[in-house]
Parts: sequence; structure tokens; C-alpha cells
Amino acid sequence: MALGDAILACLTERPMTGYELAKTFDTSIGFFWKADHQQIYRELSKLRDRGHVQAREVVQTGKPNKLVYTLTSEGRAALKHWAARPSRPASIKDDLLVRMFALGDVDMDALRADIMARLEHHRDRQARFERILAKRFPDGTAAHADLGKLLNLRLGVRHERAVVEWCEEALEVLSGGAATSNVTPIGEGPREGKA
Amino acid sequence: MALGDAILACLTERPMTGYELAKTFDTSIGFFWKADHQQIYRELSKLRDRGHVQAREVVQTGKPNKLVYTLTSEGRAALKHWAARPSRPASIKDDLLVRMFALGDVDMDALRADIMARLEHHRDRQARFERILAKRFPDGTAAHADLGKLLNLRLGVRHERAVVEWCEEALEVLSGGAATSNVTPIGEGPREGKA
DNA sequence: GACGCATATGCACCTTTGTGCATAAGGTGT
DNA sequence: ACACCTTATGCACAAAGGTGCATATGCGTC
Repeated sequence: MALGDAILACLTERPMTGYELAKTFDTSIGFFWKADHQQIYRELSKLRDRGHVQAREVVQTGKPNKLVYTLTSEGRAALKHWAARPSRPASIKDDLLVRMFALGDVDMDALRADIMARLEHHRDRQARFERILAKRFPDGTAAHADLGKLLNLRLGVRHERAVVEWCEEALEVLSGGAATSNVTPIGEGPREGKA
Repeated sequence: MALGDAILACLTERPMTGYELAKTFDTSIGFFWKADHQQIYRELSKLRDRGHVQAREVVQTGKPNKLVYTLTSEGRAALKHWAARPSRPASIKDDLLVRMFALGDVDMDALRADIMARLEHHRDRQARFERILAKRFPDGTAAHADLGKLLNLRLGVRHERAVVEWCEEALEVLSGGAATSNVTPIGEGPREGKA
């Protein structure tokens, strides 16, 4: 039932329609929690049934009427209650790692291409997070309620950076050349960050 | 259908029973892919129906007979085929990040306690990965077929290290004291690794 | 002797997630 | 005129994942 709570968390910011929530899940909170619009609409109905959100219909012309969902006090309490229990660490569950595990039975060229694509993907995300950080929190400071968002972005940067470094290492190791050696202790390599 | 492929990947090492696979999913490959025994047995039946694995019954006394599953050539081909398509990056989906996002509506003491528990958890995992690395790959070298396992462990170390550093940062920022400031560029802090 | 633990397999149910499709209207491009 | 994108909501079905329970037995231990 974590998606429901993620939606409640979004609605603490401001009331939103399902459509807006879907977009939010494509950007800010969606960086670490993917959900498409069907899931969100379904979950919203459930939350409404439980009384955690309240829907207000806004009549529109030309477009279908929209339902603006507001967090109720019950919803806020439910979120607080949920947040009070210890979280459990999520597992990584990445296809690529399964491929790596069975590296002996895998086409190496495809694997290398895959890692290269991933490298770009994670570089992109790292850059995106850094851009958002610089824009939303230019002094590295935030009001209390926004501290979590700042920290989430910083985790994003750290995580993507770690994966980027790993992709680079993997490509080097798998390049065939110095294949089986020259692995250096982690955290020693050149570091081109904002140094 | 990724769990099925993860099982096939495990079986490239050697034939195993469902029970052994469940244990494997608790240790090596399970560091990044959790699955309990029910899931594994279910998936094994499916894989057998598809002809990707073959079951051989081994009669035992005192214990229920066991079914040793062997990867068939069809299974190996299916794995290869699956591995050839580009992987898609997994999202993080961590409860803790949702809590952080809604930080204004959350009990701060519980949140801090949660982060502290996580810090320990990730430190443990980092240490475990480093221990396994040192034991299985003492020279940082591996035969081709094992390179993926080495790299996976090194990703594990990198990932856990990133999260550990973030937990420390989060605790500092949320400690109330210098609450809203003193965030330094990432990748600059003291680094107590094997330096 | 009762209790739990390791070995070994599995069913049934429920929740969560993913995919495809449907509706509805205005705007933009060709 | 027709195709396609954006806004806005939703159903139906299938696949995947998680929880609890059931079975069977030998071994150690309290």
C-alpha cells in the first residue's frame, strides 16, 4: 500500500488532479517512484473510499471535468501513522545485474552496449538532479518542510554518481584489454565532480 | 518474467533444487533480487512447463524427495535471448524517500530513528560485500565467467557506500542544530574507505 | 514429551503492477 | 480533411509478487 502513501505525500504540497499527480510521478517524486496514470486513478478511488482524500469536481468546457483531490485530516493522520513505522530497505532488482551474474552465457557485445546505454542514462539523471538542486536550492539551504526534497535530490546525485562510476569500471573491465586486472579500491579513482 | 530469468541465471552455475535456489536468493544473487521459496517453486514449475529447466527426482529417506533442476539448452538459449534485449533501469521505490518527501507531516524522532537503523543496515551490507570480495576475489581478479559476480559485488559496495554517506548527511542536516545549512558539495567529505 | 529448527515441496488467496483499450474535445500541423 | 498531441478519466484483464498455511520427518534441546 505504499503507492497510496506516496500519493498522500504528494498531496501534502497542494491539492491536485489525477492527471497532475501522474505528471508529478513523472518528475519530482517519480524519480524514485514510478507509477502510470492508471495506477494513480485506481489508487485515488481507493483513497477516496477510505476517506483519506476528498474529490471536488471542477467543471471545464472543451475538456472532461477534472477531479481535484484534497488531502483530508484523516489522510494526513494515516500518512503520519504510516510514516511512523520503520521503513524497510528496498532491494535493487535490476535486470542488468542478473545479466552480469550469468555473464558466461550472455552476448558480450550486447551487454557492453547495454552498459553504455545505462551509463548515459545515469549521467543524464545525475546532471538533471544537479540542475534541479542548483535551481531549487541555490544556497544548499531549505526551509524545514523542504529539507526532505533537498536530501532526496542529494541521494539521487549520490546514487547516480555511484552507478556512473560503476558503469565506467564495468566497461573498462569488460573491454577485453586489461580484462581481468587493474581493479583499484573503490573511492580512489579520478573524481570530476564540482571539485 | 524477470524472476524466471534470474533463476535461469542461477542455474548456469550448477543444477539446484528449489530449496537451494531459495538459499541462493538469500545470499549471492539475493543481495539484489529478493524472492522467497514460494515464488521460486512457482516459477520453477512454469520454467519446467516451458522446457527451460528439467527436473530430476532424487529419492531421500527421512526427508521429502528433492527435485534437482537442470538448465536445458532451451533454457540457456532463452536466457541468452532475454539478456540480448536492452535492460531497463529499475526505479528505487524506497519508503524512506516518500517519508522524506512529506517531511513536514512526519514525526521527526521516528524519522531520525529510521534513518539511523538504515545507516546501520547499509553499513552492514557494505562490510559484508567487502568481506565477500576479499574472500572470493582476493587479488581483484576473476576468470571471465566470474567477472560479473565481481562487478556486482563492487556495485554493491559503491551503492551501499553512497547510501551510508547520505544517511550520515541526512542525520546531520536533520539533527536540528545546523539544520538548514552546511551542505557541502557531494564527493568532498572525509572518506574512510581503504585509503 | 513438547518445541523448535532444518530439510523439502507446494496450494490458495490477495495485493500490486503492467498493458491495452475506450471516451471526449480542442488545438496544431500538413 | 485527416492525423496527431494534450488534457482528463477510467475499465478489463493478465502478470508478478507477497502472506499465510499445509505436509512430512529427523535431530537436538529444554
